[in-house]
Amino acid sequence: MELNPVAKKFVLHWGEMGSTWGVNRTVAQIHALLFIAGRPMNAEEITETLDVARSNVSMSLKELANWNLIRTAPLIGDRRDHFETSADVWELFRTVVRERKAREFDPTIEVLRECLRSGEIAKEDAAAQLRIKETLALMEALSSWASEMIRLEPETMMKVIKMGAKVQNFVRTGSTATNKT
Amino acid sequence: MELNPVAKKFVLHWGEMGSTWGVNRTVAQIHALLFIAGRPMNAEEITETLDVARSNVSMSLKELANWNLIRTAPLIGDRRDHFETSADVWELFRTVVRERKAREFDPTIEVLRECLRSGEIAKEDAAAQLRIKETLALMEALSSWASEMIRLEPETMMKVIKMGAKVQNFVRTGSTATNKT
DNA sequence: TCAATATTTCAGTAATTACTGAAATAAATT
DNA sequence: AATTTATTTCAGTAATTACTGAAATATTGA
Repeated sequence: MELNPVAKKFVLHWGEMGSTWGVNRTVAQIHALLFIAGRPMNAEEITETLDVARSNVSMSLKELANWNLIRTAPLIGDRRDHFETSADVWELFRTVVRERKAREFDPTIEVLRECLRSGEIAKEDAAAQLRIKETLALMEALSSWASEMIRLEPETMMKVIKMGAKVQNFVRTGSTATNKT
Repeated sequence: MELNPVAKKFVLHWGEMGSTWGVNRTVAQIHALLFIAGRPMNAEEITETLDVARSNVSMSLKELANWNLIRTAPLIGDRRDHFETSADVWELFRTVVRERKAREFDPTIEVLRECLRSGEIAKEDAAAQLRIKETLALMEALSSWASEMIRLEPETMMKVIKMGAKVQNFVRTGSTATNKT
């Protein structure tokens, strides 16, 4: 597949960002390619378009499958596997949030709970224990919040986001004072 | 500084998570250490506690400074630099969001704008252009939203988070139907 | 069941990133 | 100004991660 200049720019940039997003270049490039192509592609075609080793594509597709970012799309009259990603950027966003939460939050929440369960720290350093407690509380709150938010319909979620900090007008502050901006 | 078992567990775990969070082990460990210690520490002390090279600590402290996660705290009667991080987990959270937005979002928003500005893709693939447009719209919305949210007082932000998906009850849906779940 | 085609695995290599130790620089104290 | 103490820089090395190419495995169709 011959990429036009803009598609090429998009794919290459996505690939470079991959490392800051926690996936390698090829993985990010393939995802960008499938997104921009907007149709199922087979591994061979991906290999040629991105000019990387066939085996690299195979491994990267597996990684994208682990992220739930691609699915196979069998084509009639073609026995090769074809891969596609969602064209819906909201669905992709939800998936990434779900997966990053699982990788970046959940394991830490588990460990923080263990830290507090043991209670060993209690006598030695109450202040440190309190900070761990607060860290856990924040992470748990963000975690459940994220889980709830990604269940919303895209339209609703967009409205919530667009509303931004104004939502604070609807929370009970417990005081009569309004919050600073 | 001798770490108690829980503190050690906390620091080591933070270090391991570092790679999934986009910083290396030493950087993450130092930050965890300063957080759990709850007091300014000098580089020598950090070096001994974590058992890494002094130069590594120097570089890692610089990296933490780039992230705005530490500040120097001069102590009277001690001319060595001392470093501390905020004990307020909300402030830390805000900082991380701000910095990750700058690293993981802003550069991409810029490139997507360029992709659309050029207009080259328009004739060739209108559907692809639309997907880029939607990606940009989503990223811009999330970006401004994050900027607004991190300006809230911790108390307010916690309330907004605790409220979770219920906020959708306050957005104008444009239809009379209520959203699922 | 045998060829042709498609896909995966994995050992070896390349590239990148993290870390060390020594030397250079800087700052304070005598 | 010389010495001691503190800090940074950076070349070299170690460790990790990404990628390739070849071989092995699987799948389909003749």
